[in-house]
Amino acid sequence: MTVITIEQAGKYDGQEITIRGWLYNMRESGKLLFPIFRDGTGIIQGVCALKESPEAFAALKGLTQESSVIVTGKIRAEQRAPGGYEIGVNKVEVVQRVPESTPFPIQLKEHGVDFLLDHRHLWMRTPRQAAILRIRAEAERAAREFMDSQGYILTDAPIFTPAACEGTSTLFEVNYIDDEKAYLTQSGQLYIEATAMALGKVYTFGPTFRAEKSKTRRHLTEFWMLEPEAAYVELDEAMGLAEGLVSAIVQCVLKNKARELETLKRDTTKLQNVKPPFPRISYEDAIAVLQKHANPAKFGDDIGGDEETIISNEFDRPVMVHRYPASIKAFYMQPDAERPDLALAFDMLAPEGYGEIIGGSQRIHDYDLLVKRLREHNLPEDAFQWYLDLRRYGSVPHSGFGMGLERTVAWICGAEHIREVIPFPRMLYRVYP
RNA sequence: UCCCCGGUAGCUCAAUGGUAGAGCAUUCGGCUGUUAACCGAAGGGUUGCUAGUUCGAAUCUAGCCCGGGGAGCCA
Repeated sequence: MTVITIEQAGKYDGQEITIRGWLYNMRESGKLLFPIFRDGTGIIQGVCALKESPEAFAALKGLTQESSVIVTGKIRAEQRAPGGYEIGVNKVEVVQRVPESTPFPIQLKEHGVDFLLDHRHLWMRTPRQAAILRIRAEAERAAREFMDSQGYILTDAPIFTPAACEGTSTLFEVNYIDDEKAYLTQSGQLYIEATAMALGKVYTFGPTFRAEKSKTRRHLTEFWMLEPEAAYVELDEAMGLAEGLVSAIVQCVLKNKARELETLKRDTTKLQNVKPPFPRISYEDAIAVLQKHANPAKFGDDIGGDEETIISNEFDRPVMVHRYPASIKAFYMQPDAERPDLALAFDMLAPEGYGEIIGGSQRIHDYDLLVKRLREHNLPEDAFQWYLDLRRYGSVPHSGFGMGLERTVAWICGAEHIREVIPFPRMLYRVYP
């Protein structure tokens, strides 16, 4: 018997096949049953009549939600079935029956956030959550494919780090061997600056950790970040890479995950536009835009969530804001030669209010300036000796950025909260399950 | 750390000072084209915790606990 996945059902019209999955729901109508099966690739309606398949009917009758089943039957096009195809069930093997005493907790009705997060391991079985996770996988695949195609070499950065990249207040501290302290990485950037000097163009893609006491729809304490770094690349070129990367991800998801976007009821017309070039505006122009909208922002202010939305609403695709005041940016950012009070930094703001998905900059390559900045920020020079070595031995201008995977995927999916787009979200006050 | 909102049946919610209720889920019965199917019946409650006001508290007050949204900060 041919075993197929539900997403392939349309290719087997008229044929007898087997599906291995779970009972998602069942509608009963006397001597006729309409079980809905899911197998992780989609859902399909079954039909089972007592008169035609008494054994299969008996096996299905009263079967509980999420019981695991192997079903065999003929696929047929059917207007009345959700998805356009249904399976005429004539054989059912119940692999495990969910006991009536402990019914599956996730219903087809609405649930509260707390309940869903406590049951994340089961919540992810629903069509919407499964679609999101499949889109996330496609985004990761497309991102790697794009970086590889541009000649970037994947160099994985460490998770344990000896010191902070940007201050210690938001670090997770862990006991290393023999009571030594270590920290979970906030960013692989400093390390890939080293690998960039070794290999030219590199990137890292992995989990990062921030103990920020942030409770918003845009924050996780553990999230994935793709960070490219390239020698001899300056700010404008880094921005070009960023728009290419985001465009490639969006276009791949549109092309390869159309069914999942449909499941999410995502309005894809706004994603179609996401192609280079993206608009680029300076920080000072961004402040002017805000003031035009009667926002009290002035030079020197950081751009908050509401401000990001005002700016991104001016455009039909992501916008890049560049050359921020150096005073509000990180110690390692290269000052603009013509305006030393500005840092050669940029952020990419996603449309539709999703905010910052990329932050990047050109890095300081001058040894003396970097030492000066370390001291100004009261950072421990000893811990940064290896980093300063990169400026002692053949230092060159170089740039990079970090793209937050969950924020990017949340935007593409139109998700309300980034906790939906990672299999097991880690948030302030929540590490279960 | 700060501001705002919430906590009642397994789940989602109603009851605003006077007998704790509905839908879904579960159990039992009915139904041959259902679309979160529908119809009938049953079981299911220490109203987050503690104290106070009151003849009487899910409801008012205080403290605490838990959760959600946001600010700051960031991707």
